Amino acid sequence: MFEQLYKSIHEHVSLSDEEWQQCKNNFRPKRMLKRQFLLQEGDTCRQLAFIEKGSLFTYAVDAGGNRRVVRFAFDGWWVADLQSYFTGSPAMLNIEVLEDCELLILDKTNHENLLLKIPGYERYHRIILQNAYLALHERIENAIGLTADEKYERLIKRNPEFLHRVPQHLVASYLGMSPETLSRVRSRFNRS
Amino acid sequence: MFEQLYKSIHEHVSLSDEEWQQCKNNFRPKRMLKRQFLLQEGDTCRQLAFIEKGSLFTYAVDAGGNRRVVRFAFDGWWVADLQSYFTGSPAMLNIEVLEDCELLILDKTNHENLLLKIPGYERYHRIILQNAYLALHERIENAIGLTADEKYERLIKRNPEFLHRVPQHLVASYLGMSPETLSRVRSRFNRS
DNA sequence: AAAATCTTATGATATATATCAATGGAATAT
DNA sequence: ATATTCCATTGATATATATCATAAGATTTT
Repeated sequence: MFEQLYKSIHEHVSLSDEEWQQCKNNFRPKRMLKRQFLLQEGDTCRQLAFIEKGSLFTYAVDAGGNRRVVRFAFDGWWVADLQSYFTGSPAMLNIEVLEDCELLILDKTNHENLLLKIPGYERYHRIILQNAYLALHERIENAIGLTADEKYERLIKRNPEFLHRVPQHLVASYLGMSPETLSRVRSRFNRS
Repeated sequence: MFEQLYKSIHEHVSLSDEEWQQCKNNFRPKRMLKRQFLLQEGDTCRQLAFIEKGSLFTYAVDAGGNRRVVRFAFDGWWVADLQSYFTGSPAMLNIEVLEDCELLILDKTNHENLLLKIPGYERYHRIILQNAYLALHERIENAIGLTADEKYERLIKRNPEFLHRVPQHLVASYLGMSPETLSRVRSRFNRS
């Protein structure tokens, strides 16, 4: 149940057994099924979720009523609407389960306790936030000023798992192109 | 010389006079003129810079040799290539002065000392990183799946100063459109 | 002050991508 | 098992944006 979390933490820092036990106890396991919502627009995000198994996707609904996929999240990743979590304002994003999930839920107060009590945990979390920042940054660079073909090519290099685990029209939305365009890009790509 | 920094820190946290003095001492003032480089592609970013006065812009050079503007930075903002700073790998970005600057340079080791010694400084810096993350996030949402007109409209709402302080072709690059398109968007916009 | 360079604006054309439409195949619900 | 809904593919067409070209203003350099 806590394998992935243990692994994720210990890839970056070392905790003593006691610290790890203390850490663990603050998480609450939760199973969720496809199409359920971890967070809905308008609610406030008061917890972080670590994904032991499964996947989710985050999306906004634009003025025209279209879903715009903001990001995906898989096994071993954290997921939350940090905008809402940090500021306490209502979420503008929805987080929906893509593949049945086993999550570890960490409430905000528990998280803040851990930050104070376990220096290693705090370091771990700072690194996670740094990485999230860097990933977003890379995403910006891959989203602006590239053709549809280039975007696809970069996605294949960087996140090939997206194409296997996520319906194609969601990937298209994530890349900022129509599903038809992504389909054509792919057929062009596979031909050559 | 340290007015903006003092203001920035005390907008978010409180430091005692002593802490503030200690903090200050780790920064080294530096003047830079338009077109000088704070960081060049290939170098490693080993410092953070706080902008007391002036502005800079960060850009990457793509395969076709075109500048792609990644971000701007103005008075009261921090600037660095965090990718390079965090990972220690060579920068893929250039940071160039746009308007003559007064900077406060903070070396990585000094920064890390301050994080350890002054809890308020650490909190301040965590908030800054959170805000940087949120700003990037917003940028993604404004970059993907919007028309040129919509991108412009959002920029006006959110960062009108860009249009007054930055040459238009750099703003165009930042928005991921050609300079001609931005010019046309603007003329359409001003007409109506 | 004049020359040179850079920046913006605007028109004409080309191109990439979106949209609309139809089909067959998958997944899901009955 | 059948019906229903959803999804990916492919073609035809429309549209937004890029590119090319030119000229008028700005800025910077000499």
